[in-house]
Amino acid sequence: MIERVRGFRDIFGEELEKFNKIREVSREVLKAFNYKEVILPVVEYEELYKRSIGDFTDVVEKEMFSFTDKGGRRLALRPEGTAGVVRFFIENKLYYKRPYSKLFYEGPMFRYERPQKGRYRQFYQVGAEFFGVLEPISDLEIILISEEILKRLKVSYKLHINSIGCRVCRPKYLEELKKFLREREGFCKDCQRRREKNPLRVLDCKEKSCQVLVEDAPKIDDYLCKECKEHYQKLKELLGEFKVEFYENPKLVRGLDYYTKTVFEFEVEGLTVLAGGRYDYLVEELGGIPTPAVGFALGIDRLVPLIEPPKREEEAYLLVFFGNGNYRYLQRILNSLKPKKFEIYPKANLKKALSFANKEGFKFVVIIGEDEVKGNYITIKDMQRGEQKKVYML
RNA sequence: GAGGGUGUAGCUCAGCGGUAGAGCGGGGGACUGUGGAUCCCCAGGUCGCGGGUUCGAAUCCCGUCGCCCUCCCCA
Repeated sequence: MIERVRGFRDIFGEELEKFNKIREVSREVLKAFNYKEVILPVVEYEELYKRSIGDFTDVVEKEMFSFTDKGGRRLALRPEGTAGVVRFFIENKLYYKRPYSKLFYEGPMFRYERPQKGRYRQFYQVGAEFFGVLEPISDLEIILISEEILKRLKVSYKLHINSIGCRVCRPKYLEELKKFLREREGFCKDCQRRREKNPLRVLDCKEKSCQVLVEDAPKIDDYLCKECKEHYQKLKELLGEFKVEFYENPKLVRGLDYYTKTVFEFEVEGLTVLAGGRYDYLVEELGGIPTPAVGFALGIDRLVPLIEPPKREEEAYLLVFFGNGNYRYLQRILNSLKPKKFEIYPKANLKKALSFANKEGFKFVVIIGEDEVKGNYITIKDMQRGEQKKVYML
């Protein structure tokens, strides 16, 4: 038997209903904030991701679905959405067309990593990007949208925010932090590796011993430049104004290199379900004219287990026909039922039909037997009440 | 990439060296046009896959693959 490929999955039934509910709610909210949808390719040049996400991030280094096509091009399945949107933004020179642009997308992303809870090799995201505005009001909008989506889905989350600085202050901080880490001994195996490559990660290592070592490490707050500090301060004020509850988390780090200043995560039961931040240099770095931006992405797959399935839609009718071959009569019934949701039971067996209707949750069973045909009526049985009545045809 | 768990009927699982089991579901019937209750009957699964040990393996050993969980990292 040929089975599913590792890390890939089929989505069906109630799971799919929840999946679609998340998509619908997300686009409802995004459209309300006047974001325009864009559908982008799943494949891009590998280079796009290397340059945006960062050559030495885990996502690029070991999780990319990259390959060479028959024309010798180095391509990759998109591991995330922002890079593609930015490529689109630049390729279409949207920065010349309007003062700012608000875009959203949804679809599958691919990462070659070990499958785990809430983690698949093909997973689905909805994301939004707000280009062209440097002011914290844009961060606020992105966070408000995120919050609105999660609220409508009725999940209870915790919002963590942080500022990781800009091209001016971040490098300075990282240097200091690395210096600090180099001078200590006794880190765990992971942290010894992280020290140089990903020093911020050392700060939230789970090992007790590392936590102790890191207690008086330099804090990003003390290194933020004036502009970053003001931006962060202003954002927090705005969040306060808008009654957005948040937790400042100086250890919050993102794994993608393009982030600057604000980063945030909505966390539910220990899993991040939605995350994002600013990326003020990415457009420029990928060849566009300098354009600040901020965005988020939510993981549909991670939200699915956390929400209630949508309520059953309209009531469905199950038709049972044993009218002695008088299909003309059946057809008349069908015409009058057209706007309703119905299904014809494929056997002329009332008992089985009722049992089936019961199991499948049909609200009504329409009985069309010989008596009905003869008397020019149909019998409609209400499966919940157990009552039935005759309805005469005109 | 590392560690742990697991893989037996559609589903949930029991069996743990001697001829494959239960519950649920599914199909049929008791009840020829009335369900959700009850009772009866049936289904027939390469025991993940490949090797090995053994007179004999679902049961032991090795390998392999999938799934789940943790770490790494991330939505």
